[in-house]
Amino acid sequence: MNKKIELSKPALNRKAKRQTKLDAILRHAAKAFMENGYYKTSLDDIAKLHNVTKPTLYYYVKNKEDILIKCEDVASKRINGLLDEVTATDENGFLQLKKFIVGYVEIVTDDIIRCHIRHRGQRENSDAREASLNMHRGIEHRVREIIRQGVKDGSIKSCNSTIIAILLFDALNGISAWYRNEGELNHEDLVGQVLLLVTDGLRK
Amino acid sequence: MNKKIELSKPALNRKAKRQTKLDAILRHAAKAFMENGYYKTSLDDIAKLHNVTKPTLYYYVKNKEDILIKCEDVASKRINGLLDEVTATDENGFLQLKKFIVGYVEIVTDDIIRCHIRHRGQRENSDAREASLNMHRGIEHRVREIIRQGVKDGSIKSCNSTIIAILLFDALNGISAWYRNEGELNHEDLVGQVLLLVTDGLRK
DNA sequence: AGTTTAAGTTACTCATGGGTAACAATATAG
DNA sequence: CTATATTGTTACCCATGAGTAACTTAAACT
Repeated sequence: MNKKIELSKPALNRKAKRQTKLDAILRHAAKAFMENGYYKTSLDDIAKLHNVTKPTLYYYVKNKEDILIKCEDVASKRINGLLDEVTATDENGFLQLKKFIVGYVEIVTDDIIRCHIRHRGQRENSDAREASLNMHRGIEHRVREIIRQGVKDGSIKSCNSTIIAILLFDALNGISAWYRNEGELNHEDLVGQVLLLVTDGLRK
Repeated sequence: MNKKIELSKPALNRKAKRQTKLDAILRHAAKAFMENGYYKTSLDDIAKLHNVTKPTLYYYVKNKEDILIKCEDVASKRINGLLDEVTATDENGFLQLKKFIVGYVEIVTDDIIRCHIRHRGQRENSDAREASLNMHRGIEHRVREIIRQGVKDGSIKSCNSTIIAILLFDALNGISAWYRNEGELNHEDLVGQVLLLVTDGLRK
């Protein structure tokens, strides 16, 4: 028994270490992609950020595009996780949508998510492109459903939920392109203005 | 006199023809860039679309990036032209903003404009990048001013005009990525939903 | 007419960068 | 303490694609 523990410990450590390194590579890559764009960032650049050489990357990642796919995976899980949280409550549609917006603005400052938002739709492999599209449609569909439910329960104005969901995502995703957490504009003000626009509109 | 006219006519024809061809190249390039992205579109591809060979393009365009710059030029003129129109009236800020939104959604379906929106910020040359940023700031500033004026004259809710202008552009520019004029969703419905969201918000 | 300018072609150069093969070092297992 | 899987390296290959040089054809002006 004692032996078993001693034997399994390093093995777990190994897997964990590997995962940690993969995560770090993803973070480094995502940051570089956001700063310079996918095509202007070479695998050598990414390797350098990680203090390894290019071939080492291929031990963690299938190829360059695979980095984007793995980022998408992370993004998909976080966004769907948020949607799980939001839709778990029995609040009305409007309040659920509001919660989603607040959570999404939080999520959208993460480099991996930003990278995914910016580079989704750039998949070269057609299967990967299809998968990416599907996962995106899935998320959009869930938000659309929240809106639809809100219209039904009377908390949201009657509207074309499809278009509204897309417009909402356009605005929120746009944030990922310019917003920096470190900057002078704080998070609460940003969320406040987004909610002002989305819930009550601009007309006085 | 008769002679003079005969002499100047072909010269004008030449310049006009040249301009026409440049426009066509820009359109072809912009369309290809939108379909496949800037880096996945080679100059050979663009040349082929125009039934010429690659070196011929260099007769009309300085280099690949110059295509983006020329697209930006077209875009800048059209958007600023719209803003000129909109701000020429003495209507209140809200109505001016509404007019701008309607006009912008119209503009945003043009391939050259779409290309510019998608690829702005990808300039490799640092001077070009700076110029691009400045022109974009200029436009954003003008919209911000409209909003500010609206707040002043009481037609728009009190808000952070900087953030709101950015969010508005995020949503509108997002449209350029997915909206096709030919599709089942007609222009009026789209504009209607945008205005619903922006002017009155979703909360019932 | 003949000369010049515009417009276009073929055939290259050359840097970049994704991806791989073969080899080296290090940690884990027995 | 050796055998083996895990990580990593150096040194390459090779496709792609931007940009250019030198040459040809077509149009336009005097």
